[in-house]
Amino acid sequence: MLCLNPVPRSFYDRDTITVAHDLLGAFLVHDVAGEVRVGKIVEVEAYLGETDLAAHSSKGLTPRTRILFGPPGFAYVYLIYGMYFCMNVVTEREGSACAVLLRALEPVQNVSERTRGPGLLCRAMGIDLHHNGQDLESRDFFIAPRDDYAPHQVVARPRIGVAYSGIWAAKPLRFYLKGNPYISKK
DNA sequence: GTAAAGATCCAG
DNA sequence: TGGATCTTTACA
Repeated sequence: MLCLNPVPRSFYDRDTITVAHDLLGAFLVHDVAGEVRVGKIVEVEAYLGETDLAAHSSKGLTPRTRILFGPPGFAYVYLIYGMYFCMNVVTEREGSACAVLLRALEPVQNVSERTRGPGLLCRAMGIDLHHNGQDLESRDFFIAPRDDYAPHQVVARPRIGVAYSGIWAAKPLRFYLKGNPYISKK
């Protein structure tokens, strides 16, 4: 039986790239009407605030991005392409508008659908717009720390789907667990 | 108001 | 390679 407790808010209140690394191997936990769904985070992308032209927060503070500009440890969820949701966790101090996008999970418990890609991840975990702005310090929706005794290798690559963002498109801000079969793309 | 593009995914 | 599907943002 897994012992699953939320990481403290101070976990998110750190450099975004550091948080992205530490999220790999951690567990996303969502209690859906008593069914506790658990997935291991195997792929993420870092978005570095207003200066990052690939980040939504580069548009400034809007109704949509207000969660990004808020305090760390909250979920930023949005609808993409009219049919899929993407989930981020807000990092660093309030106002920095940094976040980490969760791109892929390895199913651990009560996860039957595919989790390979940010849209599928949200569908499989039962995450939608009403999770936007939700505090990850809650009992039914949170991230639990990874097993420090399960070492792994991290690969850094350019982010997916951000070719429009100039020099930011090439930066190696996508991280995944080397060799994991649930990575969304090579 | 209107239009265009988007941190996706799948079929053909 | 294009279709599904719709919100957000830019601009007139």
